[in-house]
Amino acid sequence: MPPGAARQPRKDAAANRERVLDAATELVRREGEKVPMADIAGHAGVGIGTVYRHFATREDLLHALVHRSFELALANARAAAAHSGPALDGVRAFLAATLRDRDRFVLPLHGGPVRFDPAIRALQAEVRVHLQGLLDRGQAAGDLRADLTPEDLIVSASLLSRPLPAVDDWDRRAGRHIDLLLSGLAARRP
Amino acid sequence: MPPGAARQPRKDAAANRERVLDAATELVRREGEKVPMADIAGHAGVGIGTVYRHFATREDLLHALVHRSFELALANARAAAAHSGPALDGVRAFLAATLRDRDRFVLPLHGGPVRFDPAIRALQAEVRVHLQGLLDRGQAAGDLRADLTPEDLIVSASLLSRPLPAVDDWDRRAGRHIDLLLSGLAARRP
DNA sequence: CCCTAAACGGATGGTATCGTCCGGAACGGA
DNA sequence: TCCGTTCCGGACGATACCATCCGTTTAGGG
Repeated sequence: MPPGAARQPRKDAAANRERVLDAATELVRREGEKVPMADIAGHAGVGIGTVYRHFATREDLLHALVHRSFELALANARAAAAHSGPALDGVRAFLAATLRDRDRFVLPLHGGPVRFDPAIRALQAEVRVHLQGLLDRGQAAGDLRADLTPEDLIVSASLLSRPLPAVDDWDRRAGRHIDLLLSGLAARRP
Repeated sequence: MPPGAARQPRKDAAANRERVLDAATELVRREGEKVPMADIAGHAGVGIGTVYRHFATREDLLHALVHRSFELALANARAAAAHSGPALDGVRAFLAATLRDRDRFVLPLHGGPVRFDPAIRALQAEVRVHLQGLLDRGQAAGDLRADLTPEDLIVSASLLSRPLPAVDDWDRRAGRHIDLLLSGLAARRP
């Protein structure tokens, strides 16, 4: 074997890693980021030792969840920027995609070291680039407000990814929020 | 004394109760709803026994925080409905007030028994009534989209009350979100 | 099929948090 | 001021959670 070659993980190891990530995503979203590691292990159908082998600390696990979320956001931003129709439709697609994938997003709930991680910041930056491209196109065509920034879209999308537990039927409510945001609350004057 | 008359709490007791509520509001928002009771006691400058005397369980304490939040929301909804200018300004005032008071809002983060409490649901209903009045006025005058509901405003306001830790300068970002929501993302066609 | 490296999983000691209990301090009416 | 009642605060036993460690199981190359 060539020295320094990355060793392939065994098949069961890779599968268990994914199970843990999926279980953690669900439980962290439902119970908060302090959910007991044993609960995550149980929900994933693995022993607690397996969780700690793949993620040495709780912070490592949370970091992996957030990283995964930004990868998903990046894919959505790419797709939206590649949208062929009017840029406004691309914006709508980006927000709708975030809403659709909301169960797979884990944002750091309470500012911590995770948000400053370089790998995650790099992903954020890449998302920003794609959204900027979309906005440029729409603004050049006169379809979008001239003062829109990628951050505006990131804020709106992030808000939609985090359902309000006090509100029923988040899909419908949030979908409506997208419409309102695109059109504005004011009546359309004829 | 007439039987059944409510006994006045002693002055120090009332003050400590408020201290605990204030400390809990800050820590629950910053650290999450599983923040140790001892931390809350310490931050409030009282002993842990005092916390448990005023709030027998963690759930009682969380309930009190949410109740307080809805009282505040109700005051803001009343003020917005009493706004004299165009209804759109009343809507803006309601959203801005929620943003201004965001540090005093504690919404149940992860659906639990609190959200089903009758007292809180009653407050929610009262908020809804005031917002409906505001919307009726604006819709009759043709200032507001005809399909707006109080829930739309409650969702928007609730979202604004919960800063995204990954975003800096929430005041500015959220204020911008209010503007975008009122005006829409599309360019104004002349 | 066999063997070895890799991965599994839960028992375990140690730490943190919970919620109660009671001796002492403080309020406020007389 | 004096006294009864109310309230305070932290020590304490019980419980929950953490994170490691090691005997057992399994994957997959030869």
